This record gives sequence, C-alpha cells and structure tokens, in this order.
Amino acid sequence: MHLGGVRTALYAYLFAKQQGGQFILRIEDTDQVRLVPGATEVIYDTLREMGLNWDEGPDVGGPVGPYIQSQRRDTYLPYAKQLVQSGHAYYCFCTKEELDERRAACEARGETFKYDKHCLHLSPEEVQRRLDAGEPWVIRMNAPTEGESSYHDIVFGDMTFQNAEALDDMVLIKQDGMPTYNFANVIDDHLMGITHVMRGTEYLSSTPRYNFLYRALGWEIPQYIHLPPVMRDEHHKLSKRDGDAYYSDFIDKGYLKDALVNYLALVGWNPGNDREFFTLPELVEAFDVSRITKSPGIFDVKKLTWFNAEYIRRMSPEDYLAAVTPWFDKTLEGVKIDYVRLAQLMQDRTEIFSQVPDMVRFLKDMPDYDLELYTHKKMKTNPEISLQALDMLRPVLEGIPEADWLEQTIHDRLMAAIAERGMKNGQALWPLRIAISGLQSTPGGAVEIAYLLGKTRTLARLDQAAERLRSALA
RNA sequence: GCCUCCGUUGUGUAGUGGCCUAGCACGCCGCCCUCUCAAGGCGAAAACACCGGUUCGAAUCCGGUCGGAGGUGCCA
Repeated sequence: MHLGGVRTALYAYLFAKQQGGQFILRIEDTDQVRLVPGATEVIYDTLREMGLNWDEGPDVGGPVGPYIQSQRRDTYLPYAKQLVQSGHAYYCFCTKEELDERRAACEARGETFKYDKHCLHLSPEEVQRRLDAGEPWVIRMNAPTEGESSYHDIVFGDMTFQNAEALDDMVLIKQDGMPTYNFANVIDDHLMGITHVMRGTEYLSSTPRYNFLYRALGWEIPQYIHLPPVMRDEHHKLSKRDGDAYYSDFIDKGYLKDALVNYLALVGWNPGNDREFFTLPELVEAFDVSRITKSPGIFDVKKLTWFNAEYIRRMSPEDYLAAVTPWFDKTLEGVKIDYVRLAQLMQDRTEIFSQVPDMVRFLKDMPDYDLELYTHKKMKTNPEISLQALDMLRPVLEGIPEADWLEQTIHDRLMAAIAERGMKNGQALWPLRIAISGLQSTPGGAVEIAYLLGKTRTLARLDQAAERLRSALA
C-alpha cells in the first residue's frame, strides 16, 4: 500500500473516530483492466496492522453494502439513466479510437481537448435506433458551458472555477458497463452516507464535476477535505520507482509500525504545539482537520528513522529482545551468544532492525581488518604498543576460570592489570577490542565483547591477532 | 498552453499586523562523557522566494514576478 494512501486512510480514520463517526472501507475497482491481483488483501492487511479498523467494509459487512464497487455494478446505471432523463447526461457513441485521434490532433495544435458534445445532438430516435442495433455506447455528463462553480474545502478554503474550464462531459458509464470513478464515488458516497470526503489535492479541480452530479441528482454535497501530497523530494511525489514508497518497504526494513504511523501523521499535520509523540488513540484525540497543511510535505526518511530509533529505545528490554531476536538469528544462528546481554548493548544502537545483522556479524566471524586499526591517536596506540598490550592482557584473561567468565570479573581483572602497569585504559583496551572484533566500532567495548565471545573464542582471536602483529612488526 | 493550488533554515513545522534581533523537532557541525560506536549532556551554524504597495509598524494584508505541484483520460 502506497504511503500516500496510507496517510489518507490514517487521517480519514482519525477524523471519523474523533467525530464519533464510522470509518468505512470501500474498494474502488471499477477499472477492470488495471486490477492487480491481491491488491485488496494488501489493503486489508496494512490497515489492520496499523490498527485502522473499519466499522463497515467488504469483509465485515454493514448496512449499505456491498462495499466493493465491482459488486455494485448494477446500482449505477439507473442513476445514469435518470440523469439522461433529466438532461444532465446523454448517450455517446463516439469510439475511443476516434476520441484519441481528436485529442492527439488537438494537443498537437497546443489546445486543450474537450469533448464537443457531438452526441448530445443526436435525436432520441437515432439514439434508440443505435442502442437497439447494439452499437457500443457510454453515458456522458452534460456539463454546463458557462457560469462558475464554487465550493468550500476545509483545508483549502473557498474554491471557484469557471464551468467552461473546469467542467467537461466526462464519461459516467463506460463501454464495459462499469461506472467511472468519477461517477461511482458520487453515487456510493451518497448511498453510503458519506459526510466527509478526504482525498488528495489531485481532486481539487475535479470536485466541481462531482458537485454538478450531486445537484443534478438532488443530493446533499459532502464536506471536502483535500490533502496535500506526500513528496519524495521537492519535485517528486513518493512513487513506486523510488522503492521506498510502500508501507511494506519500511516494515520489511525493520521500521516499527507505531513509528511509521506516528511520523506519517505529522507529514501534513501538526498538533499546534511541540508535541511529537503520539499513539494512535492519542492521535484520534489530538487530530484537528483545521491544522492540516496546504503545502506538500516531503517524507523525510531521516526523521522517520529518528522516530523509529526513539520508539526502539522506549521499548521494554523484553519487547526489544523479542523483536531483535529474529534479526540476531539472521547472522548468529547456531552461535553461542548471550542474546539478553547483546540485546541490552544493542537497544540504544538500533535505528532500524535491518541494520542489526551487520552490526553483530563480527561475533560469529572474525572480519578481515587492517592493522592500521591498531593505530589510534587519541588512545595513544600503534601496532607495537598494541602487541605489548595484548601480550600483557593475555595471561590475565587466561587466568580467569571458565566459570568466572563474567563481565564484572573480566572488567575487574583487566582494570587491575592495566592500573598496575600505569597504562591508560584506552591504550590496552583499544587494542584488545580491535584484536577480538576487527572493527573500528562495535556495540560495547572490549570487556563486553570478550564476555559475549566467551573465553575460548576470545583467547583464540587474541592469539591470532598477536601473531599477525608479531609477524608484521618483525 | 490553459485552469487550480502552494511558497518560513537542508527537512517537517510554529507563527493569523507589534509578544519575531522568527520558536520547536530531525539532520548537520563542535564540545563534554567515554576502552570504540551509540545513547546522554552542552553549544553553534542555518529560513520569512523576489519586487512593489497598504500601515506608525508586515513572515503575517493587497498586487505583480519567479519557482514548484496538481488537473486538463471510457485511471483512480
């Protein structure tokens, strides 16, 4: 599910719940050609996972079903016919090919194509004759060509359009008998008692068409709340091509759904104060349609990541352990490691779960590393000093019985030995950490890593490192 | 092209004529802490697109310019 759609659904849910209304899920699948198998399941799964539970919808039912437009196919035509009767619509027999040609010619001349009401002037007899003859047809709206239309949008305020410019004879019923979105949404919104329409700004300028239909049908026009787009950057909307546009993209990368929901709510809306952290119920409470932004919002992955890291830090150690274990397993499966301790060390360092495997891999396989790592200005180390330190620390570690291989013990013995020789902690511990991790930075220091590795692996890595240093220095 | 909308630091925003030498958060940079990296603490740099008007006074009102987005489908 696209994040733009996710946010629209989120706002609709927040508003509905806050107003004590019903949140209805309706599947708009009138374009049979573009149907994507499994797409509706993705919608169900995503919304449910986010906690946006719908009160009425395809699978849960409700008083105004069915909630899938393709299953409502027969409800639209009578209304279209009614509009034909009242003169607000008419049958059209122009073929798609003809229209495409005329549109192309028009555009080539730099003009805006508009259907010229060609078939509006067919006599009723002629229409009937062609209908009877089985000619393919569509039903078009008979749009007024003069005057102006206005409506009020809760976010954008008063909108006014010249009818001649904003309205055209759009198709209501397609050749395959399906309604267009333009028609179906009006019919269904009315039939389903929709009071507030929340959708993207791409509908801002087509709203006068819908209002024309509501009026022609004698129905009440709903309230409009148009939402600014969610952008990838200044110029582009989030799109599939970015590979970062879908809810599942982020969940798969190890973003927490609560963080995603929280952050998404803030792209295009703010509570009017400095508060940033909200649970779903808190959002329901705080949401205020009058504070929805008009300008497009850029989806900032950095800020999302910060939110995610913050949510991770706020997890209980137990929850974090449960969440991180599968990620540990990706690289540490089968290795004897104290996951509980590792989790403690990792929790503050986890921004996204997908980063975890790379961060802990060294515990399983000793990475290749450059001896340059032993040179650290601030720690005052170089390969020579490092080798001395390792040689000095070796017996200390060896002297710790397997059963006493605990962090506290390792720490105390090491510190005592270092102090005894009057060394700086870093001078001894930096080389040790490099020797047993091979990495410039690790979650935890030499003591923690030695503990996690266990005595055997620690000493083995230590010996190997000392060996390398010795031969390099010789 | 035409129509509509939008325009505050890199990003999200606060701000509705004086409280703004423009606040907050992320990010960036520096310092502290420290056996690394994080986390944490402290600090810094960074914006009212432009021009003109209205006004004693404008980020806030008006006009224009420029920039951006959306629409202009038998897609939604």
